[in-house]
Amino acid sequence: MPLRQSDVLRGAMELLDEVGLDELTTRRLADRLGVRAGALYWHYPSKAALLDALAEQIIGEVSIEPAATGDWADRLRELAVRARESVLAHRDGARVVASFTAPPPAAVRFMRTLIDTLRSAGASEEDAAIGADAVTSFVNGYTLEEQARKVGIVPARLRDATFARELAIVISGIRAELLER
Amino acid sequence: MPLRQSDVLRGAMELLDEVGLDELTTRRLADRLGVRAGALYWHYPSKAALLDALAEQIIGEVSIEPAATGDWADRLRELAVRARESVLAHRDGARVVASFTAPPPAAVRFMRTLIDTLRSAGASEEDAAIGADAVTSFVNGYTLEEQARKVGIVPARLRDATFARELAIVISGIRAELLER
DNA sequence: ACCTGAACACCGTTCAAGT
DNA sequence: ACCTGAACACCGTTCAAGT
Repeated sequence: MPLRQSDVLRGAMELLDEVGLDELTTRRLADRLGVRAGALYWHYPSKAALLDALAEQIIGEVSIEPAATGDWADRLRELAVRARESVLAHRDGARVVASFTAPPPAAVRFMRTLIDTLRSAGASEEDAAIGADAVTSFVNGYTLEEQARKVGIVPARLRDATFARELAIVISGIRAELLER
Repeated sequence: MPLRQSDVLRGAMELLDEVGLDELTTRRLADRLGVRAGALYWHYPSKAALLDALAEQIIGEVSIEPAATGDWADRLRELAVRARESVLAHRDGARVVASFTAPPPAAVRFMRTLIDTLRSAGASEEDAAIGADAVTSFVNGYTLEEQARKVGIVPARLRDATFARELAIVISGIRAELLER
């Protein structure tokens, strides 16, 4: 029975987790799916489009449900923690997410949730966008560095604790710069 | 007269600026230098090593002299602004810097300068390391996103202003979380 | 609708041999 | 010391042709 696009995407994600982004080639993916490399181009127009789909999938795994609870700072922290977890759940996840060209729907939705959280705390739409962008820039930068260099060297618990402390800095700064003035 | 390693590095940087990271191949670089691709391997053991050298060069362009002036917050802000400028000065600079494996000397020196700045404000070595890491994670995440998607779409002045506002958030957070407790 | 077979225009890297 | 020539083992992508 023929491949569906979802089969190609799932195979690509499994291959990514097994061998990493640099070894994720169309030919190896085709082998794993039991087809020739050219067949993939019936399902996706290019390898870049397939990588975009992987990024969308990874960001889509950020659980927005159940909704984070507590005050705005608790909810923002919880969303950032979940974003990092989703990215770390896949080998080279941060690089894949950083490589998409147009922001996929899941990224837009996640950003919207961050912005809404800050709006509920009283921030203007513009300020909320600034705060949300600061959080995502930090999370992306941290996880990228983390996956590139620290995984396997620095123990996970220490990396978690360091992330928590640095995230607290960003949230504290949002409070001071965007909400108390 | 034969190539020196510095010629290869300079040629690679020029080619990077002209065509970007994805088109920076050993064969194109060799063409530009008037040699065959294999000749590059006498100067660098691998393309990855050459990219590491490019990253080192880009980070090395962060001007630590003249020393930033003002209080610790002014100096931290100035260093972050310079880091972003050095990365933005090269096409795909953020991706090149994000791709190195072992932190090159210039990265270590820059991080040390950030840490010293926070130590001078009274932070412990551990707290200063946390604050410095938060700043670099944010700057890297911001510039990576910026170069990947915003350059050419969002005007430079707006990107500068947004960076400044988000950086102010991080610095304000460092003040609250690391220095006033 | 979905895939094969085969090609095209590339890659990074190695290494004996040249000068 | 520095480079060529030539190869090896790959890439992503296209497309006529098959079923």
